[in-house]
Amino acid sequence: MVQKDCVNPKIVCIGGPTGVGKTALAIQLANLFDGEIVSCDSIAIYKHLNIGSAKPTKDEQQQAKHYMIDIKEPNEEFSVAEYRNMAKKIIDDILSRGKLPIVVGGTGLYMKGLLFPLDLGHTDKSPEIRAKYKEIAEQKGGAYLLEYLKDIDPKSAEKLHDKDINRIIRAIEIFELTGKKKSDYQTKLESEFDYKLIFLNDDRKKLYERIDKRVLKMIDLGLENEVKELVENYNLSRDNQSMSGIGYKEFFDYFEGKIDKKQLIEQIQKNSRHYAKRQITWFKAMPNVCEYNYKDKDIIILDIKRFLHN
RNA sequence: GCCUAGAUAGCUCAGUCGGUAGAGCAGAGGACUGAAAAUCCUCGUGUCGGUGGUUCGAUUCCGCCUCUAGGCA
Repeated sequence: MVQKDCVNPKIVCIGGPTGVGKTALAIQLANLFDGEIVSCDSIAIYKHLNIGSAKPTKDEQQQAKHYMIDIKEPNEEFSVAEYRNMAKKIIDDILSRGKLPIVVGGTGLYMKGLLFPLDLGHTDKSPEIRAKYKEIAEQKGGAYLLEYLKDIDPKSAEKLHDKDINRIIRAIEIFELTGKKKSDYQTKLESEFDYKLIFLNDDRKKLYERIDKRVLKMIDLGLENEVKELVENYNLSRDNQSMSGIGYKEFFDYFEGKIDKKQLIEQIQKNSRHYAKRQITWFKAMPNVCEYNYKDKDIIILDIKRFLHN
């Protein structure tokens, strides 16, 4: 670990809850340190999901080079592994040109997957397997599925709750596709990068107020129209991965007349707040994080200087 | 002014045939490796509106008061 630190390429990462100001900081840092920005956001990868994903605007994207934005059609699927593979290549390229990669975004899993490779032969998903076991779960319950997993992979089963259907199914899926247990795969917490991970945070109450306001602003900017056009042009439903995003999925109930506009807005605000909380939990737990208040830009810049010259 | 129904956790409410109370939401903490803006776990003491009475004991029954909603004048 110690002997590797001086060899690994240096990158800067910025994570934190939605609405805390990651984008603005990233652009500032890119200009200061001759950097290029690699987005780490599971929704901003989709084309035409602009307002609801709080994607950097065209203007912002011109102030610094951005990657991993608008790389998928709204009806396509995506995964951590795909993110890792693509982002890794881009980072290598940025480094080869002597510039600083700045990875920015709120999708904690993607960032962890990038920093700590899951390279042990994990397998792609299988829609058939997922559909099959989802049905079993619906009919016989999650406890039954978990029992089944216990037989083939007791170690993984032990860690899971019987209601965590998605993870139970994934563990079964790995076994069926590879013949190996999920618990046999281990995640190395050794990064191939010498990274500086900035966790941007703010006082919870202020953050929530800002999030609520930002949702209102998205509505003003025409979010409803954005979603309507997406649904029409790509024939999307709530089952599409892109439509699982906050600020999108809530519209289906609204379009179907189940909730009114006020309820719609409250739902989006509530889900955004919950999400922010989960993000905070995630980044807090990342190895070697440095937490900063979003206002402390001077300190952040100083620390990055120190990190780069080290 | 009269009648009726309420007043219990930040909010909406349940409940105690009289032994000081519990759900949902909000909120907090956590997990997480090919769906992750997904999925999931844990966490509930509050003068039970005020006051007097009955009682060993009242948030629960009775009286009065205050407030709120609806109805009648």
